[in-house]
Amino acid sequence: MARGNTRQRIQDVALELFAEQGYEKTSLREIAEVLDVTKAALYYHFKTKEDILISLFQDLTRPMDELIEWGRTQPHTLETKQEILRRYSETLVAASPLFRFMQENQAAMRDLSIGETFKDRMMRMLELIKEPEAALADQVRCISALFTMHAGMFVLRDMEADPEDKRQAVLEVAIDLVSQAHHVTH
Amino acid sequence: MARGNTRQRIQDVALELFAEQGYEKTSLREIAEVLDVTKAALYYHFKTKEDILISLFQDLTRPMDELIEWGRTQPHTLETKQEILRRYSETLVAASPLFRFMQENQAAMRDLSIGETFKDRMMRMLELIKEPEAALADQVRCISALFTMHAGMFVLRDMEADPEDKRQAVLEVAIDLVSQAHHVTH
Amino acid sequence: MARGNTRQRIQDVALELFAEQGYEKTSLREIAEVLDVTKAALYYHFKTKEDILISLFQDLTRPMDELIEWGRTQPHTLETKQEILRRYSETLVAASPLFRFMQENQAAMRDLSIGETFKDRMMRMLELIKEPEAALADQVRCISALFTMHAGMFVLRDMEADPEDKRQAVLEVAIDLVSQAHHVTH
Amino acid sequence: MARGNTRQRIQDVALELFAEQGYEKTSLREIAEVLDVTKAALYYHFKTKEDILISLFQDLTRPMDELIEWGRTQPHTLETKQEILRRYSETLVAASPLFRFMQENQAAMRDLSIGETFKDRMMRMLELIKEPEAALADQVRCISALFTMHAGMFVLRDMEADPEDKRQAVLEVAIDLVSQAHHVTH
DNA sequence: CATGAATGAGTGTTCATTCAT
DNA sequence: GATGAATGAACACTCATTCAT
Repeated sequence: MARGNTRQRIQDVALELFAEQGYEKTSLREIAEVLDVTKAALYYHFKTKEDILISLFQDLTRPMDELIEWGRTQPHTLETKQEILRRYSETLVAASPLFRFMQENQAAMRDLSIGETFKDRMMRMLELIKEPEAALADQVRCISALFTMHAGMFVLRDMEADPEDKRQAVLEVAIDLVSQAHHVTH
Repeated sequence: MARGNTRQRIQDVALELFAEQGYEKTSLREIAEVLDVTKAALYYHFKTKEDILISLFQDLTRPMDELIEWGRTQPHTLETKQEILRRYSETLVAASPLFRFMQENQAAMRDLSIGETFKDRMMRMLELIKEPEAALADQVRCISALFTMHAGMFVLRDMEADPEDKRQAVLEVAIDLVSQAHHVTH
Repeated sequence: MARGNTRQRIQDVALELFAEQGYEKTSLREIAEVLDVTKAALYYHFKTKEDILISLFQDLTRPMDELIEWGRTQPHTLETKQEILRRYSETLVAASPLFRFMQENQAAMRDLSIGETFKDRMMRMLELIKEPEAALADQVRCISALFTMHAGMFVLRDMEADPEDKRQAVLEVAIDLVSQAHHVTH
Repeated sequence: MARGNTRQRIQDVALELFAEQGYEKTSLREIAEVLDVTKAALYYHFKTKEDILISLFQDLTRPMDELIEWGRTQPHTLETKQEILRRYSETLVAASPLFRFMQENQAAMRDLSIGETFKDRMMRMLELIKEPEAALADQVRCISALFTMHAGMFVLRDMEADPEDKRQAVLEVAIDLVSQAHHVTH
């Protein structure tokens, strides 16, 4: 029953609770109770509460980093941008609880050292997607595209529709926005 | 010394701190300290911590309610939708700290009774802006328009540009999105 | 509406709430709310919370004091004792909320300066009722008689019976106890 | 230093303080100070303040429950009733601080969920002791017998006499009362 | 690997009381 | 006679964290 997977189970439960209730409102006691271990056990696997969050980040943002790295090697064409969005969309599906969490806990994360980390990443994504000297409105379009993809999923959760259809719709809008921004500039 | 403005001052400080640090991480002690009164004084003016938040909401969402009411009396034309966005943009400027707060504290607010209240309002805004039987992508466009307006301001804070210019750019993108969604349907 | 009877109304409400919830658990805020005045208003009429309680005592124990005074002037016969109990029974009916309060809040009153006052009175009642050199069991009988009268009313509250019948039954038992104690001694 | 007896020590100190000062007026800080631990330590052993009280109850009312159970299996004779009172008297000696506490904190306990529990138990004791269709006065006698036993000890505390003698005197009066109630009915 | 026991700092909240008006 | 505004001290309770075993 108690295999060496405890660390993983802590991460799973923590992510679920963090996403559902927020980071601040989720106590280690609660996590421990769900896992049916003591709080002290958590401290065997993680140095602090924040450490659990950091570990979630590291596991889940790797795909995002890889995508950014890939994007950097590509030419700045519209096709590349579209492909980046497509890949990003798939990344988001896989890591959706984390992104939901980040979307909804921005304030809580501000001083968590990770905040900057994530903002940085967003900025680098933005660099890949927008033209260097884009007009203000086009910059907004690119930001909006990213935001739309982040928020899209859970805002649409109430809506009755096939999840994959929703994802495609969100992706379509994002690609549209970036395309307009690209087109206008050239 | 003790003028009748204490209640107002509490609201001001609370909003500032809530927006900056998040609701959970802002303690009443902190608010009281900034105001140089005791915690108990806060309780003379507000029944609970949540009550302070609620009062902020009520003061700041009134313009939004009035806008929704006005929208309901208008014909569902593109011009109306654009005018709604224009007015909404102005509303948001006035209440921007509150909207920043809401944007960044969604998790914290989930069970705060107000969450639903606000979600409702967003849904009603959405009804004014989207066509009843719009395609999925067009619905996303309308949602994205609202989100863009909410988030736009503080996401752009780092960017060096005239605030009014930024607002106009955000508004332009939002109007674009809604126009596309409108156009497609007809 | 607001006549000079506020002091009286405070006493009435306070007694009711003290009896119902206990002294400690009844706050001045609560009393003030029931009366629809501010807490500060209570302080116009009474120096402290304890003062309210003291005033209730003074108003309601006067009959008891008079009874004790009368008893002192009478011969120590069984008839006198029985008459004392009869009169005491009537006194108790009139002041029943206060006695219920005292019965149920002994701990709370211990250090309230009044505790002693009341214990004293009980002792003086006891002197009137028991023989000076009574056997231990007879002393217990007399104490039991007083206790029975105090507690009788509210313990019997659930029981379906005419209140006056209950009072008579309680009185009968008390008289019996004291009579036995009297008889045994002589 | 930290042996496994902390829980027990908390109960001991709590009972002593509750009995002495009342439940409401005894703070967890005070209990913790006497034990020379932090308040938080109390919360490791008990979920709430009320929980401490409940645990005291459960430990101390078990003998009473056993007595009631035993009484149920016996014939409803006068001898049985007398034996019940005798056993009850011994039970009370062992748990006297708790009973003193209950006697003096009735108001405080009213809404403590345990109030009813205890009232129930008293009622079941009463059933064992009184005749089913007893006259009102005889019912009062039985109630009075129980009350006398409860209150007897601490009311007599001031009186200079051997504790065991006092207990016997109280028991004698209680048996007398129940006997009279029994006799009258048959 | 994990627990039992505990801590120190903090939380939101309530209270009796005061006092200028 | 009474209020509005505030205080200081306390309260029950929770939290992340530690450490010997």
